Amino acid sequence: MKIEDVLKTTNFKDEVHKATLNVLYTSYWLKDHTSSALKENGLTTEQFNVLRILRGKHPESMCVRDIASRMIERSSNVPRIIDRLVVKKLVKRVQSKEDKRETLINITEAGLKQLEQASKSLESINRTILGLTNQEAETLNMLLEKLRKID
Amino acid sequence: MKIEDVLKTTNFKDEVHKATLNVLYTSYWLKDHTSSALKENGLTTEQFNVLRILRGKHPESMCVRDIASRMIERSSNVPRIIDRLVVKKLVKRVQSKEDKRETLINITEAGLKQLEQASKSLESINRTILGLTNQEAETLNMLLEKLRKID
DNA sequence: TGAAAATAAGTGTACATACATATATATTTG
DNA sequence: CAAATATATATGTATGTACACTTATTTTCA
Repeated sequence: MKIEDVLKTTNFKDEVHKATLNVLYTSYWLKDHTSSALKENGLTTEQFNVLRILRGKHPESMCVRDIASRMIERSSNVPRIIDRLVVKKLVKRVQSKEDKRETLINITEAGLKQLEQASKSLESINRTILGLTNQEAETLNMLLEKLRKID
Repeated sequence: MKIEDVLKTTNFKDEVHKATLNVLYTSYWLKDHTSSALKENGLTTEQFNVLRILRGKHPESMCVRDIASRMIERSSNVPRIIDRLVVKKLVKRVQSKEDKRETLINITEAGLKQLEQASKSLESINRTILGLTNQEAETLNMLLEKLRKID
């Protein structure tokens, strides 16, 4: 569906303006489908992201700042997302001995298991909803990085 | 900046997976810069979006459902965004006479004025931060719409 | 070395989203 | 026409974001 039809307007300043709205809508669209798939696994997209980041270092632990620096949304409030993962026993949180200001977070076995299932749901839905070839995706990546002139 | 550097990882399943993360990050990046510009004008991005939609019909009013159907994030809670705009006297809310279930929203003169200033801030920042030509933006629009295979 | 600055994490509050539910009104239909 | 259904909006609650501030700890350097 064209963005004109999604937003019910043709009132764009130019193609660049249209592209910015298209990026915002596509992001919303992705999150919407993603969260539907993850909900079946009892996770929100942000909880999933934190678990995915932790798996990348497992069995090592990560401090909150390290997790935050790998989040897509940089100002995510990682301590509060971790709060909810701790309640569900998907991660463990302990004070660091080397630097007592830090808390070290570890994904648990239960966390790994739930993440595994969630990842499968996600891959499955992505195969269904995404319509790009790898080569088109390459061009898209290049254009998005060009869009972000200053970073 | 490449998405690999932003997320401090090269652990992508394929280019399509990388592209989805790139879309999510670019959307965050756009919102981040946009909200900085709008903050100077005392508006949030969603409040700005609602005002922009209302200006499109001004001097006609719009009902809540019509506004919602033009929002980028479809499940935005429009009544509550309107609450805040009413408090700031940027919009007026009256019950419809034809259909008493509807509330009709009108942008006020103050709203138009504030929107005008905010739009200028936004155009200015966009000229600074966006690095695409119109032709590149056209390709980007095409690829984003191809990414969204089912809509 | 001891005071000042920097750093890591957590907390309080306003705004927004996601979703279920409530309320009022309008439309449909038996 | 009255009851059932549909529609438009609003509200309650959990989650998340943005940002300012607090607390605990570590590092810096006069």
